[in-house]
Amino acid sequence: MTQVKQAKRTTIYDLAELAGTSASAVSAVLNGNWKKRRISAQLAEKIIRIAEEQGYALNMQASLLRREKSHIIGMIVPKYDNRYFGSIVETFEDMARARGLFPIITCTRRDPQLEVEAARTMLSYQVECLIATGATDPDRITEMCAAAGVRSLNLDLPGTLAPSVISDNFAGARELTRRILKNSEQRLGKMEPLLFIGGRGSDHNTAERIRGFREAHADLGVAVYEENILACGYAPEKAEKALDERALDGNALPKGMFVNSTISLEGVMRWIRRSGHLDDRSLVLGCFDWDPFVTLLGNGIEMVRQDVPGMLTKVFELIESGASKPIVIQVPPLIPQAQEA
Amino acid sequence: MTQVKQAKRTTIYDLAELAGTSASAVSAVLNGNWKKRRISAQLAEKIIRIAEEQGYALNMQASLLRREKSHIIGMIVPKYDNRYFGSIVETFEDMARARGLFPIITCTRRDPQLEVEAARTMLSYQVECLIATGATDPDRITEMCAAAGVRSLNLDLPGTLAPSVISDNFAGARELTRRILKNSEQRLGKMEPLLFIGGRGSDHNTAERIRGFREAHADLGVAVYEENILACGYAPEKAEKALDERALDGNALPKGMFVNSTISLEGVMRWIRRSGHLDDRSLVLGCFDWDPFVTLLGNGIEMVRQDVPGMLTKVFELIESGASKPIVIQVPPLIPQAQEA
DNA sequence: CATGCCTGCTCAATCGATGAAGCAACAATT
DNA sequence: AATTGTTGCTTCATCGATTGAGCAGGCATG
Repeated sequence: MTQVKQAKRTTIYDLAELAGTSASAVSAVLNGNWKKRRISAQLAEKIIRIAEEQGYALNMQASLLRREKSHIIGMIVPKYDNRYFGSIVETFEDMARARGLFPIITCTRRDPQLEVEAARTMLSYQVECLIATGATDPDRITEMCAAAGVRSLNLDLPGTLAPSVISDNFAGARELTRRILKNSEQRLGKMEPLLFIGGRGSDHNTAERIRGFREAHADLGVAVYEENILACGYAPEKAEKALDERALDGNALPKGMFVNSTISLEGVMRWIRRSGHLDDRSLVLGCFDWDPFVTLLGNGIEMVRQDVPGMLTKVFELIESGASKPIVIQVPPLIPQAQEA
Repeated sequence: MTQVKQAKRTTIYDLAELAGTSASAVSAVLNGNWKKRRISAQLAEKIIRIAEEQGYALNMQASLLRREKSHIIGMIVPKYDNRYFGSIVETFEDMARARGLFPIITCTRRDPQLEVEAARTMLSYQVECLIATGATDPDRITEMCAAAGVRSLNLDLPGTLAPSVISDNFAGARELTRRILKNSEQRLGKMEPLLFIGGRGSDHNTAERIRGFREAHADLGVAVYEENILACGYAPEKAEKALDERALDGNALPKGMFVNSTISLEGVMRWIRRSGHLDDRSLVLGCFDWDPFVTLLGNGIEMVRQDVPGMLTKVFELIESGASKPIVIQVPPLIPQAQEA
């Protein structure tokens, strides 16, 4: 490093020398418990003044090494490319800070290997608690944390070994499906079986949403065709490809679709454009997740907005209660009124 | 805490005892330089096996305290609510990890007070370098870092004390404006002065974009009306309010608009909807920033996509070169072809 | 004036990992 | 036989902050 400037950072020993006192007095004053340590207000003031003059910044590594609790809380998150996870991260930071915790967040791109590495790194940084958001293998992370005596929680996708906070995917999907069917009745004059697209068949949320999807069809007396359930993954390209393939099928494509994330919706919308299905208002869509621009797309797309503040409130309640038994808390999502085109 | 489990975490001393050796041998083996320290392969293997059995995780705080370099790199970012910052954060994490650095990121909501606190906290965590993204007062942060002997860089918004990497806002805005004017000529049969909306008049990027906006008008021989320049802030509501107020003005509203961010575009689109301007295809829009759903909005909205990988590549080049002089590096943004409605 | 108590500090051990210095055992060289 | 070198470890100081224990001086009480 071509670092010239100030080679060494100011420590409490430097401040002690400048103030003509001991390092322990400086420490006591700067971490606020100088009253307990019976330091005079006069000395405290002097030390604080000198610390400010020198631009002193605590060495957290040293401080944490000595203290029993780190006050660090970690979160791993799959992506930052949609409003749902963006909002989770922003709300999490906010709520953590409000509780005097230092949040560290890392993005693991739905890659199991990266998840494990990230968890190990966070444990090295002595996190007190680790939130695994949308993890592909949450139980693996819980095990790693347990081995280090660290609490862990699952968010968005549930695990079997730690408490989990998730959306009520079943109820949300059922209501969303119901609305799409009602809309198609209203706009197309009849209720026809819908297409389900996006997500991973293996993940709990997708499975629950498909269950809600089926239930709503049953409630309204509409059949469900298995070839219309396309859990093709999350990426936009995968949705496009799945629709292309489904279109080659002999059966006509449904006019109503349940899209399992905004990311998949991107692919669906591109496909609709490409295949010329957009201009006529014949398509009736719903999306499990919310994005402000989707509202503006103008096709009266129904959306489910997951209750991020509600979910994170539950997460912090669990943390504060010290719970570690594997329960699954389901938070009802919000289903705003769709804007007609 | 109701923590029962494993009260203490495994340390190298525990491992040393189990292996019947010394802590320094364990340390040498686990951090990989046991060849240099002349530890036998036999002992190394034994220690590694025991460490794995015990699920040992390094105490980073202790390790960092001892080492000279932390390998931690910090970034502060204003929001996670749009694709631009989401992509910055994701790319940053990736590139940092690829270089053996540990990224920590925190969101400061365009709040100067929070920015300063976040910077101080990051300094406490011994970051080697701090990237201030879209900071409201980047120079303040540079000063704090300099006082601690820590490198800092500005991203997205430039400062005067540290190197800055930003988009070429002038050229981007000029080209975007040119395209909007051309589109309006094509669609409406004539080129009329555009409206500029969004951003803060006080920030460098907005000022440069307004300069590009004016220049493009001048290039094409179109006048610019001052009452059409509305640097009303970034929030969607602010854009809506500004348009409401502008509409009360005697002068007719322009049919072409340059919108200064996707967040502002949200407000603009809502306003267009509300005021009934959307159904006729009379509006010609452009947006400085990119979002996949905006493409799908179907009004042939032109967009500028800032070159995030390009900008971050420059950032890491600057870090690696050790540069600390206040230069401003401008990265040309990408302007994809707009999809016609 | 001896004793206890309070005030306002300082001393020194400690957290866990690291690495320079040192040391014992043995082999190789002169 | 004496010296030098090599191998394979251990010992111990150190990073900076924290905190229990201790200590000097002043004051009050019996």
